[in-house]
Amino acid sequence: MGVGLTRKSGAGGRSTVRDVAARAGVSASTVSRVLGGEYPVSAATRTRVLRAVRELDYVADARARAVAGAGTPTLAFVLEDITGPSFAHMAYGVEREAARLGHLSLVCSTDGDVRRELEFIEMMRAQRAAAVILVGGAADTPEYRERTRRVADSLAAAGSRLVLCGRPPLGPGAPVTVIEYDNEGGAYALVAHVLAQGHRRVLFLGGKPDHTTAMGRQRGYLAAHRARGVEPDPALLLHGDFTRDSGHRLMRQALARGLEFSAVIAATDMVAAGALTALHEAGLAVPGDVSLAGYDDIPFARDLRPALTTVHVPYEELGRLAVRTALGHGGESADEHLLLGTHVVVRDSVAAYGGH
Amino acid sequence: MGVGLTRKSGAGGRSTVRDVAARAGVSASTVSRVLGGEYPVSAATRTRVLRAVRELDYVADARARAVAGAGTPTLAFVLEDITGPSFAHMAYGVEREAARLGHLSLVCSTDGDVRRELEFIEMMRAQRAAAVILVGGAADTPEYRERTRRVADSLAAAGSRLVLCGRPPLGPGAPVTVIEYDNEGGAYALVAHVLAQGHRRVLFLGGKPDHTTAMGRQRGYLAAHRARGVEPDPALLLHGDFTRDSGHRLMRQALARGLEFSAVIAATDMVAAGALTALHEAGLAVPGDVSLAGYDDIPFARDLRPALTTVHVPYEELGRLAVRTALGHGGESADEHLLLGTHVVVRDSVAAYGGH
DNA sequence: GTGAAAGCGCTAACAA
DNA sequence: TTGTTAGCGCTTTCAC
Repeated sequence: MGVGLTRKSGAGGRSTVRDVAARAGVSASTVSRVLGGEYPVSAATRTRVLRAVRELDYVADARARAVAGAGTPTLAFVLEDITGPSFAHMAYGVEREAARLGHLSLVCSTDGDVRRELEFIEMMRAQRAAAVILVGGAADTPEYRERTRRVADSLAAAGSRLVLCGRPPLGPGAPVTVIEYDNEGGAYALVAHVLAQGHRRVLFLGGKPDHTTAMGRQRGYLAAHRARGVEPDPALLLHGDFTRDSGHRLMRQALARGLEFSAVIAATDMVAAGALTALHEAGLAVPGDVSLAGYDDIPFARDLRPALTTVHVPYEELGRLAVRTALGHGGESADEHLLLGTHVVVRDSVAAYGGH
Repeated sequence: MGVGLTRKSGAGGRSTVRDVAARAGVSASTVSRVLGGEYPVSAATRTRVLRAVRELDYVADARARAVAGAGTPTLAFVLEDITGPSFAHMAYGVEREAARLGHLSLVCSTDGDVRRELEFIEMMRAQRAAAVILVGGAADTPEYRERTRRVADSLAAAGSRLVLCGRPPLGPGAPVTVIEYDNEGGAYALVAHVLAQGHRRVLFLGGKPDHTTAMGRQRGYLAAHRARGVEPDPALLLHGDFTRDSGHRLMRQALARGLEFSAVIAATDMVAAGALTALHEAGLAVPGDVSLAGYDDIPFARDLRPALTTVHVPYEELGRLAVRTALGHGGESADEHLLLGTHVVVRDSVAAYGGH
């Protein structure tokens, strides 16, 4: 039935340059040239080639192109969990900017698992990714710094680049680009605002004890207290993670434990949301009985009741900046360190201290 | 200074199999074999090779491996905007499951731009992606169906596969895998619940007029009315998008226009959040003056005040299922169509109709 | 303007 | 067990 002949004819798909060349009656190089665009080819041949391409529904294998030297550059980003609103916004910024700059984006969610992060980075080195962007904080231990520094070196040696987006530098000399926002400064301003309202016992619903972001915010909390001359009570520092459920759980525990406080600072807006519900469940009014503030200024924050006072962080811009900086200069770039500012957004969840 | 000799020695990076082979005193194939793992190599050589690999900090170029036949399989997913909570959860499911199955994930945010979606799919065909997953609804026009069907054919011919995740089928015979959740059914149940509370004029804050998800939900809204024998007032159908801001804006317009209603159904929880705030700003109590319900059951929904009655959708599972089904059977798979169920989650934002 | 040939970095079939 | 030889599918000199 002559089926054999049909193989490459119809919808095509698995066809190669050579198939196209044959069908157009030219050489493979010519096909490559008309597809490449940058090379003089007679109008007639071009037309024939293009027709063959269309008939075969041909697309050049990107991997082969890459090996041969052409090929779409790729960039990778790693985050703990794309599901968190602030992560999602950074991811959005990264992907959009990468696409704008003609790059493909590879993602990996690590769920906070360091091994996974490392494995993925190694894969990206194999992929010859132009840059690997680590999005969001991490547990800051000595081993972490050493490991990260090692991968930074590997990447740099391979002509790629490690970017820390929303994560602090590794120390001098590490070949990394870091784009951060000011966790400590934002928290400082926020807590100062709360303290200025007369609150003296403010609960801190923090993140994991080693987490860079969580710690930065906690440092700001502490510093604001000291600047005001009030000694923070260590019992008021609670640790969980950055989810809504963590905020809910922590707040319930604090209440159950009979902790005394007139205001609470949540490490993220998500945590604040959970805390707000727990407060509400306990019959406490916000901000009547207790004031509450978050961090991140996610879109949702203004829909909580009361609307949440929080710290605005330009997440999307952070992501965009990260790829722009990483891709801007080819490899030999100076080790950049950008610190983006944040500002507190006053809404309705913090009120003046009403006595106790 | 003998610097030339140092080039490939130190941190290495751009080294090739041949460099490693030379340093270990073996052939390239041997290096490939020890790295591949599946082939008998003497312990001694293996050690030497491994040492050379370490010293050179070598990783095989993944693109070259792919061309040669080995190589990490890749999968791609496309969505409108990773920033939307439900999208983010699907994306999370997709990425996690892909990684679990040993695949790399490429992402693209289209911002709803069809051209971008098409361009990206074409790139994925060039990348020889194992599957391309389209996440979330789309504007359902005849052109859309035709275009999508065409790319589905292209992909299929190339041994890849198109997956529609949260988007309806293209009609019979299209080589696609579709994993949907029941928009119409969920909305039907939700609206029936609201109607059962005695409400008769319920406002619908919908999405874009052609959008498959939005339309499915609207159909459910309409069907529930008819089933109850109440004729829905077309003036009560408003159109926007799925964001919080859209909900806020639409709700304000409805109020300004003096529309009469005692309940509102928002097409998504985000829309509901914005609507809630608009209602609040207008001095209306929920559910005292007007009842409100959302759709998606995002984590945040229970932190709104009142806690939002909504429809639960297993987004993460949807994403996981999408990749499992797509990857499960190699190409020649039957054209699958899975419809996941949803259920309404009754919380506090819908109350019985209190008269008018 | 076009083709032949060399090569990108890797793996696999074939010998030895 | 290991090396040699062919590719994989593409691009890019280098000739004509």
